[in-house]
Amino acid sequence: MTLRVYNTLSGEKELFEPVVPGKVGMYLCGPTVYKPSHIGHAVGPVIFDTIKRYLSFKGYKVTWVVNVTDVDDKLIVASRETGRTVPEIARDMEKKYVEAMAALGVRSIDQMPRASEHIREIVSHIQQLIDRAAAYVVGGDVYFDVSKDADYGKLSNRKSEEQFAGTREGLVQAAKRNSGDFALWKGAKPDEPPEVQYDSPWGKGRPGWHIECSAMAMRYLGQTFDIHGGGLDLKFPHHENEIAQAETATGKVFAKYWLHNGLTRFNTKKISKSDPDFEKVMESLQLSNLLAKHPPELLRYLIIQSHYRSPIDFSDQALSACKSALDSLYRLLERVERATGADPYSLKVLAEHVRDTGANPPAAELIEAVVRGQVRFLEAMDDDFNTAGAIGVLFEMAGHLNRYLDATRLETNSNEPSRLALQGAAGTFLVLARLLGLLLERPSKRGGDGDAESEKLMGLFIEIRKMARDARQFQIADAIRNRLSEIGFVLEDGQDGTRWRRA
RNA sequence: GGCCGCGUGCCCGAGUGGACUAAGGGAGCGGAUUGCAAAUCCGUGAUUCGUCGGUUCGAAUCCGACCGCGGCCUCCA
Repeated sequence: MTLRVYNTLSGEKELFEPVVPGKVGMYLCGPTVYKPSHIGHAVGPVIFDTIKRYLSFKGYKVTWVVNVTDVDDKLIVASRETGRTVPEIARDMEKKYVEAMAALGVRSIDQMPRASEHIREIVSHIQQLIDRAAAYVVGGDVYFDVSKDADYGKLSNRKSEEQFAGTREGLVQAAKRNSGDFALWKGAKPDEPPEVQYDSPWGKGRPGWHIECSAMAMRYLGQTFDIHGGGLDLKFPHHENEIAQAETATGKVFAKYWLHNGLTRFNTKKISKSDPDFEKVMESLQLSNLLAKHPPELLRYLIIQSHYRSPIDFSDQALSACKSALDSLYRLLERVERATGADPYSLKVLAEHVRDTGANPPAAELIEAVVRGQVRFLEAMDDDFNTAGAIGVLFEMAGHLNRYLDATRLETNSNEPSRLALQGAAGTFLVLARLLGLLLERPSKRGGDGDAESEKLMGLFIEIRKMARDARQFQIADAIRNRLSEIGFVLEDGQDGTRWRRA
């Protein structure tokens, strides 16, 4: 099976062949740490984490770098507004970002270099461009000369000069040779805090927006690496300029594959800083707020349940639909645990291990279905990381497992060959789910950790209700169940007794 | 205005020339099960993939036009 990825550079799906066989270097444009992250900031990391999991599964040794922009206009403004220093704000926001990512299951980032700690690399990168006459100094600023880059615009398909014009209000255009030229180094202004004034051959100042990424990507991944990603909105000018800087400096291909994820939308509109309702909408979409309200895995599921290049429409309805779906997978795991008498995560048996299902047609069918599903799952992932398709397969497998459990009644009867087949099928199911970063943790046992009291209390309710049921006092039994349900505890009567869970 | 992308059942969302009699999820409805529920399972739903043309033996999938939506061209993941 061969992996194909959609490359923005060519506009086509291409066969994935890393620069160095067996190894993959990938770079994702990370956050500017000046204010709390919102749900959209989680999309890239979750997708790249999933990509890294998959590439690792396929045997590649993957190095993943995510930069932290901690020197920037917006940080200076934030510092002015809050009275905190730029590094204080930056470290604080970075910490929150990292915590949010960890909660979402994104724990595989290898390096998170900060721009502020790579000024030397940035300065020498700029110097290279000046030496090659591709950049020029005006006052304390340094600009990249786009006319020196023959294939400038190749990523975003921009050719005409007018499209490069950065006609931002207040910007002095006269200083630039071409309207599309962009800043590599910004000379310090007198009113800017000293902590963002770095020494350079061109006087005190700070890096332009794009240069840190090409400098740090090459520092950690080499002059040519495999995958560069980011949101679709970064294609131009950010990524275009990264390519221009890096390739003009080295004369080599910068990144081989460019992957761009779709943007998160709210009420079918992009979450944009220029939106008048931006602040209000932001509040509800802040990652920290969302993570406080919902299981992190739910957000992750929402993100990967559609293809990474599609936009995601974020809404409460979408979240609750995801919750129902995800809950059913956890219920399945609980059934498996009951039937096998073991924590499904400790089962190291895979479907392909179960060769002999004996004269046991349901078991043979289950194993066959799961093995076939595994192939389809991997095919989907090989097709430009089609996580949506892969999740579809997962649910089909879940259906097979539930049917098998219904048919064999393994939760109440024991039968060794049947149990083995279940273990194998469930083991494979879990391995695949975890490739997507789903079902990473054992279903928190009902009430959750450290909730022994709930366990005892619910046991008591169940016991009393059983007495009522045995006496056929169903009004009492139903009252107990209804009242508990109102408080958020669901009772389920099964063949082997009554179970409870939180709604 | 230029450059991208999208339009699939009630909603979300895969599928990008023939295995599509269009995956999967959510919601609904009917049934099995249950004292009743919940959970699980079964059944049910697009003769059709924005519209109209074209290419082809064959198109949701390719081409063109049109309609609608969104993104970028200014800070943005």
